[in-house]
Amino acid sequence: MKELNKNYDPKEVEKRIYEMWEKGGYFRPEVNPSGKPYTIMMPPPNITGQLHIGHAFCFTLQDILIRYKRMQGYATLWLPGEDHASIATEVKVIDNIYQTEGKTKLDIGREGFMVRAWEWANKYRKRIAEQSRTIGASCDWSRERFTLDEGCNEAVHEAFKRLYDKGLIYRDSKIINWCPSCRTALSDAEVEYEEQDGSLWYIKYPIEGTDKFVTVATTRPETMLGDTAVAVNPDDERYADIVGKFAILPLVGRRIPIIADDYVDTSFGTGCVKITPCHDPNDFEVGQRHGLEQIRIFDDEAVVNENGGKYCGLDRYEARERIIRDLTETGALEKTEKHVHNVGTCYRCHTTVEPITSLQWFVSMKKLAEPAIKAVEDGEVTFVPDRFKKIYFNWMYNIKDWCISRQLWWGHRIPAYYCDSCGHIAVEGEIPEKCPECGCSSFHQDEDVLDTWFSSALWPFSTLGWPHDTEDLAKFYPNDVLVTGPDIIFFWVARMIFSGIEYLGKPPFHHVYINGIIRDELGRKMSKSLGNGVDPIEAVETYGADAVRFTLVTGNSAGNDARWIPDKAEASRNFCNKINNAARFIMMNLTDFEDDREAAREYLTNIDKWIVSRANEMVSQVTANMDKYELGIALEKLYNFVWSEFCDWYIEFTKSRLYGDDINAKHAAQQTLYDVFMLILKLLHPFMPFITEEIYSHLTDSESPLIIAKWPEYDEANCYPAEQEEVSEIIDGIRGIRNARAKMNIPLGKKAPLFIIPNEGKESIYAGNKDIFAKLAYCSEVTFAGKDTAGDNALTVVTNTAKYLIPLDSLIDKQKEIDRLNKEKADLEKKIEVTNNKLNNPQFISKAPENVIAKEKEKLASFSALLEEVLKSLSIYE
RNA sequence: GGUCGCAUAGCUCAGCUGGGAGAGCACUUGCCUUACAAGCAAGGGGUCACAGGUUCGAGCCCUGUUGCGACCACCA
Repeated sequence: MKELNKNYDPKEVEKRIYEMWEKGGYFRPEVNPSGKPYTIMMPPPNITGQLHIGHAFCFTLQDILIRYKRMQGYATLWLPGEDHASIATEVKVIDNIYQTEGKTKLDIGREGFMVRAWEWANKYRKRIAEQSRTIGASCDWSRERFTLDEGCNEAVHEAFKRLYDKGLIYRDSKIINWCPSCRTALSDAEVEYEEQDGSLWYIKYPIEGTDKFVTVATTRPETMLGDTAVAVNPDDERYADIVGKFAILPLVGRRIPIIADDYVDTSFGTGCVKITPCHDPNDFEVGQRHGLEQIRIFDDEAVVNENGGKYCGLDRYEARERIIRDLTETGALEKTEKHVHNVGTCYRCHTTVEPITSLQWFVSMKKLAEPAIKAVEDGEVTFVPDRFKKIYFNWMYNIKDWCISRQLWWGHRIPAYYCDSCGHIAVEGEIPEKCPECGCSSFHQDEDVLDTWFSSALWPFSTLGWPHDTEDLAKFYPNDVLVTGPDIIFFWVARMIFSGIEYLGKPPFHHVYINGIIRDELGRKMSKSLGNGVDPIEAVETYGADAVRFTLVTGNSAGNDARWIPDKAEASRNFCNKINNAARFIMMNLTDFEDDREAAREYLTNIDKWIVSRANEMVSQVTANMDKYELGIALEKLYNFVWSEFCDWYIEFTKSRLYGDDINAKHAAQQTLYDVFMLILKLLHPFMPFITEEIYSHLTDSESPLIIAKWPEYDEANCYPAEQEEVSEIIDGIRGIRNARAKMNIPLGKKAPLFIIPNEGKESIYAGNKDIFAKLAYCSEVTFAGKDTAGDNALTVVTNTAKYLIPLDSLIDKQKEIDRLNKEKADLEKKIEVTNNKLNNPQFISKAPENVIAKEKEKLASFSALLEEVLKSLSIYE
């Protein structure tokens, strides 16, 4: 056995261990060839940058699950990859080109851009993969994928064609969200609303043929250039007489109809709404219903176009200012009110989006959503925690058609080809040879690319080889669990579910585990602007990967946010050190150890059986918690077991035997230390893979690493309830003695003899454990005394199964001891009173379940017995 | 406007199907006891936000209130 350092050094260990795992192929499902498949698809990080602590958190959770299942013998596949993140990456790459070459996207052209974008992608993909390794992610790198690789491209083409052929993808001119900065269409999900202070302007529109006005209220006066109607509510008597008449648009002079539509809210503003079908989604619908003219007044940069007359060439905000000025001058502006409203912004650059009518590709959602809703309703797909399904339902019930075309270059180019002579649209994987309509052979491909989420939606199966019938697809689809954040339930989770059902007939996974977000120490969201982000790689360097993982997982449950607190990371690191030192202790004392459980069996003490039994309980509890995705609870139980029970008690208990002359007793202790510690390493391994693997390699001669060790199972033979009871009595006794000594201010160095007087029939609990008391209760010598032996002037401690006397004649302060016993007496009397009240309550006796009543009775008996002993001791002093 | 979540020790949070309030950090006291001072032992500290209700019994279930947070929708 090699030696371990006194302080655990993760830096020295982690890289070496990870390489051993990866090179050994242990992350591949093939290590468990006969196992049932268990699959997790890694949510692919965007290649826009590096991993943040949120990724580390999400990956840690997945790694825990996958390692756990791997140890259980499953053929586990955790497939890693990265996302090309169409719009986000394009923004970054353009920025980078401008910074380094001083050129714009148009300067370098599509081809030049693509070369640079791929360079970017390859660089960041590599970095992300390296960072994933740093935190110990045991994913199968031989199957690593990229959402823009050839396989994904093929899947995208197939998916697009299938939906197109079914009529579920169509091209239409509709109102969409337009980002004037990214110069592309966005889907509804890609718009983030921000509350902004604005104004509500009241503008007078003259009514044709009268000297009257109709006053409309608007937050966006500049859009009046595109007004093609004024609308009022049909039930609004105030305006009944003007419906059907025409208004004259101020500044423009256009004659527009006054129409009636239910959409108008009579209580807001004046009850009259200007209708701009090309630049407002609601107005667009009103326009559709009434067959209104569409006048688009902004170009792709939200600059007023030729339809804006004299305002042409002005940016939308300049146009607003000018128009307000002009309206004021002409007296058409009635008043202005302050108004707070929500403004849609681009989720990537936060520019205010401009609703614009534009020709785009859409996915028709209603039909696709139905079975996807049903899958969650029927429990085929469950959310952990359950409440997140409401967010999913809310989105799915109100689903709108999905705008999937983006006016970008970085992404899957839309597989639609237009015939140059007749305009026929062919949706194919490749450029068609001949137009089926006109026979022409000249085609051009659609210039646009697809929404990045269109390819992400196929991730659970495109990664497995779909649309081909591969072995992996047959084996690993559907996946088992998806681990992801709540922010992408719409973007991604919902779209994967309907896509999986549509293309493969089955939902893509059984469970969706939602992880919360990691906040900073003050509870704030981490953000670039605040500069409060925690770099997981730096954290790993400071504390070690296991400690970082431990920090992220403990005290957290599914769906809840957590804070990154350096103190907590330090405590986690200390735990690693504790494990390290427990290992050192065991190794130091196992130099002459021979692994022979049978030989040890007959020499096991109640102390050994206690820890074996407790460890066995840990197995069943931790397994149960893991199966319920209660990872934080499982880990916390292990922490307490390892630190308090195994280290603080059991290791201390073994010392007298390990250092003693009785070879059999020593071996029993060694064997138990070894067995229980090995079990601890296994149970901890999914959470803290590096340190457990490292220590395991020191403790075993086995060729195979811990990573593929078998997950422990509950073993009836290791269940010793009686011994558990016995040892908890011993611990009570030792605690009682330590406590009493501390209260009497007796220094630890002052050792005194101890008399143990076990209750009748309880002698066996204490029989073999004299030395334990000597060491842990700081005694010079331990004597078993008869029932009647009572020392005068002794410190007295009473437990359920024994009485302890420590004669301290010269040291003890009589009055102090009397006070201490009196306090104990009072405590017991209070407990007895409370218990008595319960038992004397006829309601309780008649309605509470038997086991609860029995427990209360037991309590009463033991309190009474203890009180009796305390009184006896007190009487000696009186 | 709708939906959801949170409120437990000084701080950060656990608390699974209702049955004697927990952890880590911080704090107090004593210890360099040959695994570990990144440690050991002992200890102090909580009307479980508030008000009702159900129950033999409520941190946990129900109703309401207050405060904080998230998401969705949106009235121009």
